[in-house]
Amino acid sequence: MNDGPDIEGGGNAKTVAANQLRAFIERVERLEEEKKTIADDIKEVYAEAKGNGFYTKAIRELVKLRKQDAGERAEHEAIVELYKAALGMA
Amino acid sequence: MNDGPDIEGGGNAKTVAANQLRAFIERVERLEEEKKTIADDIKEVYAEAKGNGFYTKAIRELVKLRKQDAGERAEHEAIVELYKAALGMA
Amino acid sequence: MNDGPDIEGGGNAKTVAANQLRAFIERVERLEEEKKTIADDIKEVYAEAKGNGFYTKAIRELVKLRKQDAGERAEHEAIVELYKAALGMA
Amino acid sequence: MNDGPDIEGGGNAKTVAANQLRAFIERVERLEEEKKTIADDIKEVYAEAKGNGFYTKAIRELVKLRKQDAGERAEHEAIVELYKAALGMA
DNA sequence: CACTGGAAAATGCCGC
DNA sequence: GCGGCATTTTCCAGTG
Repeated sequence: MNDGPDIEGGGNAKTVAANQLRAFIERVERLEEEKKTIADDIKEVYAEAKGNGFYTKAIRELVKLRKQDAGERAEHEAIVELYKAALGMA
Repeated sequence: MNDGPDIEGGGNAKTVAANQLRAFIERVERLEEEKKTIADDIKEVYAEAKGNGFYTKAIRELVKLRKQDAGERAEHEAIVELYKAALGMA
Repeated sequence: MNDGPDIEGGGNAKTVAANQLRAFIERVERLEEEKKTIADDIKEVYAEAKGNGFYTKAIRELVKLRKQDAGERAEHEAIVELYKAALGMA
Repeated sequence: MNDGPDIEGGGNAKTVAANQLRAFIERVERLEEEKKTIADDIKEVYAEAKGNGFYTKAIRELVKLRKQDAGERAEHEAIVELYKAALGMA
């Protein structure tokens, strides 16, 4: 029923697998903590901007636009090719 | 413990709430079925296009681009205002 | 055997392909509109349920459960329990 | 009292605001990059677990469970069970 | 048939 | 406190 890593196998394979599982989970949890810390930092920046009289929503939009624009040039260059492909002119 | 709609309340309120709950769920299920039907129709269209020699991925991309462009003009017209707002020039 | 819709042919094959492409795209767009309408209907149902005091998160869960096949649900649960045991989680 | 960062003031207040705006945006962008790095690390951990034969979906579920407060988990479960009972679902 | 990428759903956040 | 929105996570089809 289980082709996983021998958690229910005989011997001490079970223990090994359990330890491994625990290790994976703890690594994930550690990383998620770090991620949350950074997310909080971002919130602080926005709060600070707001405290300086900036309109937060607009700043968020600008950040988003700049992110889009980054990937967009490459995409726009690809559009001509895209149309050709769509028309079967590959 | 529960400020929901009297499912555990005395009298026949329980029955009423259960019927109501069932009704909501069935409405959702019915709608999800319809939605799935349409999703399948969309897949069929793509399959047909593919059968006609078109490059499906490109068509998907074009559909997406057209959708973006729709909302985008309004947005671009709003950007100047946005920058002003971001600079506190509201 | 057919690498694209009539590109190689002379005459207005390209125009034909473009028209066909447009037709496919429009069919998809029409269907996606319908799909969105239904998605909105579903949201409305949940909103109405909420307005009647129900806990929508639980309703969503029930809808999902009812959709799942009993067998796969059991199997999934078995694995989770197995891992829990490995971690010493009651 | 201060509706925006020094717009009303004479001189180069506008430039100051623009610089400040740029600074906020760059701080956010820097942090979002870091956040993405960590998110990628998390994906890697799951990939590695998978490579070791683990069922990642179950691991994700465990991580979520461990994060949840026991009390709210119980409450949520209680409501789901209540609704199940109302629907006659074993 | 496992993997990647993209759509759909769910969660959480922000502003009102 | 709630509704709407954006992000995140989950799921699934398509692909090699």
